[in-house]
Amino acid sequence: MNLNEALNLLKDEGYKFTDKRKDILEFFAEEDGYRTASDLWEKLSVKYPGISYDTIYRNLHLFHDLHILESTELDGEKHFRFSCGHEHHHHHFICNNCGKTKSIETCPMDFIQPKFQGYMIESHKFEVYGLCPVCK
Amino acid sequence: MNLNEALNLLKDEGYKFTDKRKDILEFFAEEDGYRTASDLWEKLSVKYPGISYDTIYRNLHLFHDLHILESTELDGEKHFRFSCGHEHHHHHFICNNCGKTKSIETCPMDFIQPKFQGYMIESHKFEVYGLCPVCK
DNA sequence: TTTTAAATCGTAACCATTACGATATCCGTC
DNA sequence: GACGGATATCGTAATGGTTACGATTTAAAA
Repeated sequence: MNLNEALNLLKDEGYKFTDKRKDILEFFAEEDGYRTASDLWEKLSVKYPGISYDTIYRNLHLFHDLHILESTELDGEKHFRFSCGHEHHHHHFICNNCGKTKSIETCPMDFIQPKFQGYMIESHKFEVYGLCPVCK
Repeated sequence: MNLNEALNLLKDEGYKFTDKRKDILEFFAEEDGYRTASDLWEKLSVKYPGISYDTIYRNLHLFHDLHILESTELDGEKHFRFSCGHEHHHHHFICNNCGKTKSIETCPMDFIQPKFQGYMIESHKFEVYGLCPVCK
């Protein structure tokens, strides 16, 4: 997913195009890592003083529903990043300092499937945390 | 970890023995799966009407610090279970319905280590979610 | 039994998130 | 370009999980 794909998707789905939506998507396109609602609020507040948290969350959810953003929960706070949706299934290393990610192509489900006869597997989560080379 | 080990650990570390602490540990010993603070509050409220959430959380944190309980975050809410601490490192399948778990002995870190030269790996999370045979 | 540090209560505060009526804005249509 | 209606945003209050704290009670050592 990139900025243009996201903007086109918004348009195709019939959602209105607003400056704030463009800026939100640009934020995630530039940041390239997991960011929180308040990270986004701080960024947008410079250009739009007093922007409502309703706007922040409504759009985060919209973009998430459209698979423009993906999310994960870290320390009790939701974090969002541009979706890697069109690539094949993979997981992430996430830097505890800067939030940037590195893809992990190996999926552990490939190794444990046979052990779950009788169970219904619905989802899984595999994430590795630490410091990236820049932050180390 | 079992109930007696936990009670002894509490004593050895110099913490006071109270009925509520005993009942909290018994709750987790019986439940054998991930439970929330409010699950515990509901259970204890029967015997101790008006029990404070301060007591609930203070003891959950104490037991977590003593490695009597382990925790994970599901849907933005912390869940606790009796620790599997004395067994070797492993992960969990967690039933989305009843919270009970099944050990997964395979650790994905065994497969991906070489790919992280230059990174500092601090922790990882691998959990599988779904329905256990009973709930399916 | 006395003492005292620790545990609990009752309640308020905190933080991330959600909700909602009033207002403003986008955008298809005339 | 103006109009009209659906959608987006604002301002703010409410919610849910968690944390905090002074006052009171209790476990257990002396």
